[in-house]
Amino acid sequence: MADIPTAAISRLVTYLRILETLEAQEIDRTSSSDLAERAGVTAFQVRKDLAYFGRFGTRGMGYTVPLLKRELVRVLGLNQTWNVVIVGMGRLGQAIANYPGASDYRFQYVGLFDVAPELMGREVRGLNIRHMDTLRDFVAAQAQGQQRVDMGFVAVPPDRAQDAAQALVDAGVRGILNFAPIVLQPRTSEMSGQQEIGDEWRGVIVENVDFLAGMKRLAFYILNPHLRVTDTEENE
Amino acid sequence: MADIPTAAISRLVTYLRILETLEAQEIDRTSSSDLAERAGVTAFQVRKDLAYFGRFGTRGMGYTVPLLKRELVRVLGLNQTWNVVIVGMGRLGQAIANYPGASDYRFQYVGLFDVAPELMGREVRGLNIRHMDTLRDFVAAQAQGQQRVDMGFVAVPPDRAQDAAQALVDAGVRGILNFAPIVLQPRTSEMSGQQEIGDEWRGVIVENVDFLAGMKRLAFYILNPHLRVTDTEENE
DNA sequence: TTATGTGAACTGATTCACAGCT
DNA sequence: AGCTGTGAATCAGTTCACATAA
Repeated sequence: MADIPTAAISRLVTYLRILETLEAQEIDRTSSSDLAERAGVTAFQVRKDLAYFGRFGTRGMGYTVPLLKRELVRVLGLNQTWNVVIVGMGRLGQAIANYPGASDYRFQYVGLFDVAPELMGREVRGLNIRHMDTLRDFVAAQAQGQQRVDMGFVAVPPDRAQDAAQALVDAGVRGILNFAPIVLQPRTSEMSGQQEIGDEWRGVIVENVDFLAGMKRLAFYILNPHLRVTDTEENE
Repeated sequence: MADIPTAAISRLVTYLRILETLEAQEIDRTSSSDLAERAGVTAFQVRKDLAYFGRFGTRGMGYTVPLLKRELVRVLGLNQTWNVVIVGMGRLGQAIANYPGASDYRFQYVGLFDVAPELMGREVRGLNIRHMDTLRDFVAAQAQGQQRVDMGFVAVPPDRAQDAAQALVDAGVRGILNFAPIVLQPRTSEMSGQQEIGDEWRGVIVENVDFLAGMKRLAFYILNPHLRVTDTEENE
């Protein structure tokens, strides 16, 4: 199971979403070409992507929706619980915390953090907003109680994002979903005088969700539509 | 100017963000290796990406921050005004409308739409929320007054997203930024009896911003860290 | 001497053709 | 007969080496 294109993982997530929709419509069987059409890719691509992880279909028949769904859930690690803290509970953080669908697949928000005095103690989704200074202790206490914090979401203003991410890494999270429009630097910020105080970013995964960047890419492609192949879905 | 990798466009947006930061810090000169380090890519990559659009540096010297910034702004089309409507003014839509940084570079929200009665007329960022049914007329009226609506943001629940996108396309926008966790189908929804009533999606650009997908990719990479090269930034 | 700009080499992802089951 | 699974071929994107200019 080595050497899988990162784009393939994005597509698996898409296939999973499609399978959920099919299941909701009580459609029981599908095929690589059906999935391909719904995902906006080729049927070859679907089969190749699935083949990285196993053999989930039946030749001549196609795929069974609940079975393939279960397999993708397993492959993506969505059959286990993921404990999440959100750093930054302004409008964006609150929108994220309340967005439906996150609680599918055992993603659980266990802590909400900010620095604004007016937000302290305020309740969102049944959780009280806490101060950033208490993040480290909170994560340690969770770990003690078998509630390891797996991921942190960074939803603070851009100029605070690097520090927020560093705080999450110091606290021991294994992954960061970064909503700020900056590239997080995976190095310990040099303190005055000293250089490199322990490289704690080793192994921490960062994923970015940057809507301002999306907006700018969109502007570019509207001006240069020929550079975007407006996917006239070829299916084999 | 043909055949530019889409990944290169994403990186250009990143370089631009970095140049803004440098300019704010009154740093006047940079280099491909400096940009590379800050962007988390190689210096080769930076030079190649820039080379798709022109020659912006001085050999032996590097790049002048304000000059390179101005060029990237031009390349990305951010020196012109982009009029935007948002469809879906729940928590997510409101967070987007209020997010600072969108008003950099002449992105202007000109209309906000929803269907919920309790939101009608409510003011967000100086604009009143209107009913979806008035979208088409609104866009037409804007076009009359030289205020063409260029993009629509889709921030409605997943099951409403396809219809919302179709409404935007019917109204005549040229690009869609889709926040819903589904793949928009670029086809006219077949009305009962008829098939294909005018393919109006031709040329409409779609960009996706899907935080649930990001969350799921993050889960996968936390479980399979070896598949992510944790970018130990090699700079030549 | 330094750092850009770029053709050529390479690497990796996608596409293809078809063998293999049902 | 039909659709999956997969090695081989193709294609695209990235890396490299170096010629070029300041």
